[in-house]
Amino acid sequence: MAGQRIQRQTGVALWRQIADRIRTSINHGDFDENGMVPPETTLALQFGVNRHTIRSALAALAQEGIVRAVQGRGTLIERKERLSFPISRRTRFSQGIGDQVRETRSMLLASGEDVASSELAKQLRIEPGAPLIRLETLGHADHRPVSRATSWFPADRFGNIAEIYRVTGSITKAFKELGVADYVRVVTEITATHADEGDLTDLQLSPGAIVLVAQALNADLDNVPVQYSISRFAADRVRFTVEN
Amino acid sequence: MAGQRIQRQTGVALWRQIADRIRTSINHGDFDENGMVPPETTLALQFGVNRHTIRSALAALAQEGIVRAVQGRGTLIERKERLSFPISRRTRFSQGIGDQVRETRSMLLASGEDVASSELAKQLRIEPGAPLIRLETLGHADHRPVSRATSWFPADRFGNIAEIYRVTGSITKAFKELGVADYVRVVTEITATHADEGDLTDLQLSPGAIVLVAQALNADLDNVPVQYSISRFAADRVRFTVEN
DNA sequence: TTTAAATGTCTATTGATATAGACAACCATA
DNA sequence: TATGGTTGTCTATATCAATAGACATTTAAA
Repeated sequence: MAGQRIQRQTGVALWRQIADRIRTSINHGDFDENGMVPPETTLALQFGVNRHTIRSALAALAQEGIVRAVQGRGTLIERKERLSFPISRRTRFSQGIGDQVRETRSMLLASGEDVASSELAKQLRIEPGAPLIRLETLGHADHRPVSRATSWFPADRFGNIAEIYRVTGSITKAFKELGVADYVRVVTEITATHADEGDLTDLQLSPGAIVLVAQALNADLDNVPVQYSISRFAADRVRFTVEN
Repeated sequence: MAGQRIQRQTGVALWRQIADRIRTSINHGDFDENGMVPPETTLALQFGVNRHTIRSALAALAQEGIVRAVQGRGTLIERKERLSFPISRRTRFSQGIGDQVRETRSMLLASGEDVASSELAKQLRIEPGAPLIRLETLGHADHRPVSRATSWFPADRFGNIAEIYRVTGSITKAFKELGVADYVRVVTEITATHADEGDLTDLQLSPGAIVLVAQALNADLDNVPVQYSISRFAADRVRFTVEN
């Protein structure tokens, strides 16, 4: 980690830029030898800023629960995590990361009915205007929110999927009850953008944070589309893995 | 686009948050009817900020070449684009987006020799400390930079790949000359982060911008690793597509 | 027990960010 | 040509962000 330069007068405060970099370094395992962040004076030298600016950055990370400062000793790393999400034909939320965390949980934020827009209709291979069930869900791993998804299902086949999901907390189980024994991922589109207001609240992010956006189409074993979803992940908590 | 709330005192200036949102809206096609951004006073009302703050946001977008303000008329949308990169066993830079743009070009920024770190050695299935060739390349589409990559190749097989790449401008062609008739993508890891200093200059981004990071392993048809690369894409110019 | 090294707290100052208001300059159109 | 709507420019003020320095407090090790 050589001399890192920081951008000034860009609308992003130095302390926030530095906080982002330190968080990345922690997730990358740069300070794993002693489990501590370098002293404030050292960081101030490395980043070329005042020690108070470093303190602001560390205070923000402490607020997130990533580090904890102990007077006289130093600043300890409390938590580091970046979950790895495999993206394959068998992509599912909980199974993919099940071996990386102690506990996963999905909760239903909202549900309702939509009519298929031209875009949704094309993806799900149904008529525009056809009725759809919309589920908005929040995925947790070890009690921390990691993903926020909106899914659409053709209403004719999955009219009461919201009810079943509310009980089981699992798309896979809901599909099974509705006669879809298995399903596979057809295509996934991945983009990245800044967190919007919903991301900030649901995923507990701070403004300027990044979300990875995955738009996915699932189909049953007869290759009939059953689910189109747009999932938003806190970028500093996850990594997508594509196995070919 | 209902009343959008903006976060204050978070280390990210209001004008930058607003610029990011307007850029997203433009890419999403929200203002496609008349090709213009709403008037400054309207935006000021929508975001609940002063008109001068909106002007700072629009000035930043004008600097990026995304909008152009015309006194007396309004603020015109100059450009919106997001290239789609397919990620599959046959992922290549130019072929994937060839039908989306008129011209693609790759140029060599730098090359050199490295010794394999433990991480690189594991990926390429060679001994740690073994010699590697490092290529740093910049990918353009229609004269705009979109990706910035660092690749490593085992030096014993590909000792003079830099020379050949410099002439041909293509990894695929360089591999062919060195006896690798074909190669496939084994795995791709995708993350997102804030642009660093190199991204800002090479990809012509402004601070706070997002880069999609793809770490990829390519192997020849005998499944022997031939290339490990870390590519950084301007997130507002590309989209990854995973076909399963 | 002393000392060095680390975080915690305080004051003061400068520059960037945001608000507020007023008016000029320009464009399209009635 | 007159008018309404839009961007451009200016002044003034308040708050946030960053620097600078000094010193207190705590911890671990000499």
